Amino acid sequence: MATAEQPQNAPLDDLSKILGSDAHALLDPAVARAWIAFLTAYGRVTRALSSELMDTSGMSLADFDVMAQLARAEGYALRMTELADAALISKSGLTRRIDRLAVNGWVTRRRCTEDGRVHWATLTPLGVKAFRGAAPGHLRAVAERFGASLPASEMDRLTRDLIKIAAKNKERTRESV
Amino acid sequence: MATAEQPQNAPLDDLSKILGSDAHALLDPAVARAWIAFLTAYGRVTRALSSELMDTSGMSLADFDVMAQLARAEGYALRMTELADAALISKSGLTRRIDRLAVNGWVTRRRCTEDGRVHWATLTPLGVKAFRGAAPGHLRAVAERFGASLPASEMDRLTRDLIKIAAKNKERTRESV
DNA sequence: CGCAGATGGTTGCAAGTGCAACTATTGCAC
DNA sequence: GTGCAATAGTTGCACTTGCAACCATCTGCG
Repeated sequence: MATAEQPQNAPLDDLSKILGSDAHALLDPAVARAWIAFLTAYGRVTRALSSELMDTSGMSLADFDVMAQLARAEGYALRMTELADAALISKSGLTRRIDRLAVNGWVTRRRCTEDGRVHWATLTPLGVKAFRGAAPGHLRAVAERFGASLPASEMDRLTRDLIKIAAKNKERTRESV
Repeated sequence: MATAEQPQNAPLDDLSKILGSDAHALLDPAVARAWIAFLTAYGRVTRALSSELMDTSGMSLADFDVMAQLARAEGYALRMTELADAALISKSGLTRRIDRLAVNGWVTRRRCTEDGRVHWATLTPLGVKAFRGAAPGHLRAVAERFGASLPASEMDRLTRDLIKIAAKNKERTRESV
């Protein structure tokens, strides 16, 4: 249910044709429009940022994300699970991503001496350098593609709204059964 | 660069440690917060919706998206390229997604008689039925996970903002070189 | 101790993905 | 009509992904 464009005719009206008039009862048309706009904005912005970042730094958006999490962490290090949560990817996804980053020499994996189950992913000096190289261009691109569309006042409101949405969906996977 | 939570301490302040004070010049902290909230909200909501939809209807979010596009189209049919654009996936991705939907008997592919290059993807009666079965639960879930966080007035504003962001990133892949 | 149960990570697997190269078809210039 | 560029879709490929099953380690209870 993607695609929002200028005309922005109510997407649920179209679905009424197939779902009957219950459609509006199931999902408020205003919410449907917002949802579609949300998916569209996400898809377009991330697609653009992702290919720019890859071209300029040979780093995927997910790589940048992970490295940014490490960059802001104490000692540039985080446990695998913490990092996976922070970067919103699965544990297995992170294992393999760290493998790849390690091949580049950007990250190392160290077993924790106090708890042998724990592994710390750490940004190497080379990784710090790579991140420093990639960040300016990427941050500027975020500013241009995401930030430049709205005035500052609007941006804070957007942030608040998005945080509310995120909070509502926190950690609730498999809460029943 | 994901993860937004209640405390919401400026993510760029953390990055200043590694990037120096230029960080704020590259990306306004307010924009950085919004961006992180955006990624987080998207990740959480789609992850939750996706697994709910798969559990209840055996359909991925992307399947639903594609079928919804067909459901609202004239004659439940769309050309492959139109459909790929509408659903924000690549042409090759769509080819294979339609393959899978066709195996389920939900969609058929018909060659266009007027222009032999064109193929129409069409929802079958079975596909209509499957969509009718899946939609109520999914729309309700969107209402709950995405819609219920904000009052109606806020929702319209959010839509406008997201459309602006989407518009700014329209179709601009490879505009230079 | 010693062994269940919890916790942290990794691996096997079966998808899904986009890009670039390819095939099929059309439309237009001549 | 022939030939070439443009368009629509598909396929080869190399890579990501998440889930579930797995291994390793720790913790606590008897």
